[in-house]
Amino acid sequence: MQIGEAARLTGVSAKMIRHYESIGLIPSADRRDSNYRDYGHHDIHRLGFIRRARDLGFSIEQIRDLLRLWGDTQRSSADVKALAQTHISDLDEKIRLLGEMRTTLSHLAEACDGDHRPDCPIIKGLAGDEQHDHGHH
Amino acid sequence: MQIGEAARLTGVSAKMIRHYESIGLIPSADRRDSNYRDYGHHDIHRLGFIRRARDLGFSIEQIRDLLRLWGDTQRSSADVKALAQTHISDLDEKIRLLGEMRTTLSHLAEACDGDHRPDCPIIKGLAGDEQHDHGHH
DNA sequence: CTTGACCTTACCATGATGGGAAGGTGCAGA
DNA sequence: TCTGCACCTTCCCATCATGGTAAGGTCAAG
Repeated sequence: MQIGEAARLTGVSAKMIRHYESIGLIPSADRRDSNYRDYGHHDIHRLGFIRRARDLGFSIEQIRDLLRLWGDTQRSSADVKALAQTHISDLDEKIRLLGEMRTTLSHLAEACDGDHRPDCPIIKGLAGDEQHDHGHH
Repeated sequence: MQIGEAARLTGVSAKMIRHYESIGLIPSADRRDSNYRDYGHHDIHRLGFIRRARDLGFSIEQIRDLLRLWGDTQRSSADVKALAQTHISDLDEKIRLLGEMRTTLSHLAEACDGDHRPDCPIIKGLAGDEQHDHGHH
């Protein structure tokens, strides 16, 4: 089948299929006389694997490792699990950082009246104004 | 002061200070006879604002808007709050997506023994294997 | 033979940041 | 004065995953 159908079947754009080929994530596709790339069910399977890994947030290099592990009948499941757990930790860290941002920002937003007046704790917070209402000095 | 000290004081790298100038996020810095950029406390304040906004995950274009709102004494706090809440929603969506990835991946990882044997539900999940143990067919 | 849908390669863009090269400036010490 | 070192300048390239567009080739249906 042509690249467009492969893209439709796998959810990986034709653009990205070509890209993955260019970086060696997938082998060079067979070519028809027309020079059009030609894909079979084996390629579709591989592309589906890649898309699912990508949807789980794995990087291209991690996906490269996963593909190698997929094709290695010798490897232990511990090897795969280790890679997965590294990625879970990465996800946790990203979630933590975004959550910190959200917490800080929502505290500022809660303190902001959000009315027609210009006074705004959000802007003050960003400007680095200390606004302890200590009546200090 | 020179760009290096401005970088040290604000936590924005010299590289990024020049970049922010080139995209018009900050005005062109004054120059000394040596052609070195020269920064004062006003610049430092602005860069600090930018760094704090960046630390909260605002995009450059959002920071551009925030800086405009900062300098606009006419604007209502509602304008600022609206921008902040848009960003909070963006953060929530990112957190949600990462959380979904984490959940899916951790379910696969839990099902994986992680021992010396090659059988691995993580790889099977990525490969798109349906593994209902229904004895179906 | 034309039209339209598909394919090809090649180049450029994103966003935020860093790296490095090649060269100028400025100050302190021998 | 010369030297060394720390700092600065501009310019170009890289990241990561993805998309856009241009200029052109292929192929089947009408």
